[in-house]
Amino acid sequence: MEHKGNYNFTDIEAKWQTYWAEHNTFETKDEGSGKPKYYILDMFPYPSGNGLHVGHVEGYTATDVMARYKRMCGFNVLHPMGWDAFGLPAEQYAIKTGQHPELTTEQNIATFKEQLQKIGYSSDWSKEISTTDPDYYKWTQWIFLQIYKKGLAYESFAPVNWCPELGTVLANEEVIDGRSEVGGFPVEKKPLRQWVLKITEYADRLLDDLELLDWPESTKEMQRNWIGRSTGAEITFKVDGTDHTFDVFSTRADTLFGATFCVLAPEHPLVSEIVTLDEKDRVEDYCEAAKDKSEVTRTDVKREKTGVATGAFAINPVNGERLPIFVADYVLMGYGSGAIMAVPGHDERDHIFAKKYNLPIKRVLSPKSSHESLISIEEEAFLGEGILVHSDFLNGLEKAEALARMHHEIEKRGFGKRKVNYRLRDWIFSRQRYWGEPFPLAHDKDGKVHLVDEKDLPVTLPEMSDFKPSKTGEPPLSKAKEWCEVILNGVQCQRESNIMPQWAGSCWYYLRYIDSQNSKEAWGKEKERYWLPVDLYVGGVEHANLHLLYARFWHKILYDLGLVSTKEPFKKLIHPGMILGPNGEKMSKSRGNVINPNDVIREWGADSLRLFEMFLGPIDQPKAWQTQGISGTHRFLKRVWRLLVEEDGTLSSKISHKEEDLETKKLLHKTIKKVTEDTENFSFNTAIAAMMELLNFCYKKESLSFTTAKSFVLLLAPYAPHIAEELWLKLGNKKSVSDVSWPSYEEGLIKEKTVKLAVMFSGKARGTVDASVEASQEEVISLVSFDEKLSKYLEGEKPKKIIYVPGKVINFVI
RNA sequence: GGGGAUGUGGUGAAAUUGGUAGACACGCUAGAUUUAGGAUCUAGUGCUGCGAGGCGUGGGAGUUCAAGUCUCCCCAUCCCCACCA
Repeated sequence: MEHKGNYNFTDIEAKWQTYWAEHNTFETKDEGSGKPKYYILDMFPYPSGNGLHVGHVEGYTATDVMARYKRMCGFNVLHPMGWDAFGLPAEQYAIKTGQHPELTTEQNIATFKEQLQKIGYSSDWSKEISTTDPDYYKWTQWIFLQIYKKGLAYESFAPVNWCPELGTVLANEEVIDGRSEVGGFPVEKKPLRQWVLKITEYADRLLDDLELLDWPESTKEMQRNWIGRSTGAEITFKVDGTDHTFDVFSTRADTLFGATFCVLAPEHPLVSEIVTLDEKDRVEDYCEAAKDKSEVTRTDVKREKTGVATGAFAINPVNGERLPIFVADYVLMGYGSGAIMAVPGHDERDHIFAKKYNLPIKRVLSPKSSHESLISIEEEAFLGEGILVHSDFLNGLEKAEALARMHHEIEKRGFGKRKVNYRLRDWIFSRQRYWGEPFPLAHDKDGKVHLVDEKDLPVTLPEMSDFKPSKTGEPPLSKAKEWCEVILNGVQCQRESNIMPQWAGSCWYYLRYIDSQNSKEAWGKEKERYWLPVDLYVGGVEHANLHLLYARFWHKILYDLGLVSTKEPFKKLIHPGMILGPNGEKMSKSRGNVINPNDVIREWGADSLRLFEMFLGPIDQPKAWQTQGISGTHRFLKRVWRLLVEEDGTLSSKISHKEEDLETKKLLHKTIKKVTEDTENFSFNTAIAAMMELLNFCYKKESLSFTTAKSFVLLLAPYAPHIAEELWLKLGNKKSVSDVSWPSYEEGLIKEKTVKLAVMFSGKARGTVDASVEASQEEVISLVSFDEKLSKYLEGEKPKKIIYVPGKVINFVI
């Protein structure tokens, strides 16, 4: 490493990492310290076998810069780390290699932890947790019991998302375009007994309380869309000649007069009840075929619409018309009531279906523009705004009035009611895998649920050699016969053999950190009141509709139970933009563009890596790794070193106790202000640029004051902590730089009295004059007229108008 | 189809309330120096032109003394959701 000059980052970094560990430098004192608290949280990693990647380093460096900065600013900072260690990859790896997931998890955690320490992550490791630790998941199970007792967990036998490849059921949030989020395997609908949490009961609050959060607007919008609140009406239709009725949900009750048929989803329970003898075979075949279709084909928007008539008719409650009832798979059982009133005149899907099966199409909205009224309703559905026609009491009304009137009429006549519908489904909370939290409950022979007593928690995972998932949906734990047998409340029971999903442990981990050693309760109330909410949460946007929604949901339940004191868990949220490979593509093994932080640290050092990742661009933007770029931040650190340290390792002779000259002093104070504000605003790239400017300036000077040198090192400390500690020591200080106060600046030194004032002629910039910020317009005009270059623009011209903005610009309009 | 974001040199990017576009860095060019290194230092580097100058923030209009920034229209890329009734 000699060729890199005498800045020996390898030794320096190792030295200070050891120092911090031995001195418990980052130990967090609890409440009562008198300092304001600041809780900085990273989304804890899944400890995969690949170790940390540069994407992790980005987020963790950002929080670490903040943690170190806030400590120096006098905050009591909590900056913990732990492991979201339950989950599929460990289990899949275990099945492949025969190693128990507990073992691989342990090894991976050790690797991750070592890597985090190598990047200089300033965590209080005494707070470390792992979701797989029985002392941790004991409380995950305990929270589940509270949720169950509150009536928010229930068993469902409805069709669920079954992934044969993974051998487990998945939540809606884990299915993307009919495929599993993990692995991308096809997903089918299959009826299986499942535990479900009533997240829909919290839909409104999850939606409304987004207002309270300092989160990226796009993330809030994603959650709003995912919750998908829509207001409309539920309208009840009678089946002609029977006592059967069915409800449809519609946001466009104003078009009820335009309904010409109804459609039931193939899974709708009424289908088999109302189908006529003539149509029975065809309908049964159709429903059977729909069942076989995987979610991938079923939800394909571009697929041709198909359906069959049931032979039955519904009565339109508003005018008594007979409407044929169809079964078609473009109607989904999972949304609304699984039945629709079809208005082909004003709905594109219904229109396509009506054309295909020769069903009547009625116009009930008359377009306002003459252009649109030329298009026949037979040709295409009219989707725009219009005036109601052929609609009895609604005729002549606009949409909003018509809707209100119809809603009123529906309720008055008693064939329906106003209704709010959500796209959000209840959360399917059980998985047919091994490596997860067992449920703390069992069933007796009559299927009645018995809870495990709280004092008997945790229900630990049984040791098993064969924990492969089955093709049938039978959970692996059911093979642990002895474990399954249990007596609860004196009754012989079978333990629940499903496990909780991967997300369970991460729903409350931020609460455990504050009191991770507590064996009596999940967390102490005092500690909760002191530390919550999390002030800054940093992690990937991919969790917008998963972890970030689930954790908010659990938090609200805990709030209702009086177990936490805040409505929301995470006050401010930041998503680090993904770091792409040097070719601008997502880093992946198959693309061969993965950058390993270990290699980078070995070659350039952790400080260079930290600085580089923060300098690459705005924290929330995606950015491509620049293989050459790291030499820039490395060079900067080397220059910092050479500025302050002689080649023999002693303090540079340039540094003296002399009073600093005014120009340097001014720049120093400007830099302190800039770095302070930019760090506060997470604008790390520009903060680093400001430090570079100050360095470049000092580097050319013959001498430097102790004050300037010290302030500079302090500014650098959150970003490049190892070199900062070493330089701080060389500057004759005893304490760790982490225990020193952040430098302050004097506004008076920052305000410039004279500036380079821009001179414009008719809006074109032609040059500058040095003018006082207090100079009058006359003074500035005279400065311009005495300027050799600028005066010529004024010759022979009389400006029509002069705009003068002191300290900024003077513009002569000619 | 719906929602969101982004678009500035060869590259990553800067730019208070509209006020000299390109800070800082990478790369490149020339030179210096040397213990020949992915070292260091100096100068230069938006495009175009010998030059004065002209042109420049995805494209087009507009507001303004002045627009990367404000308004309208269009284009491209990325992300999320999607037969959602």
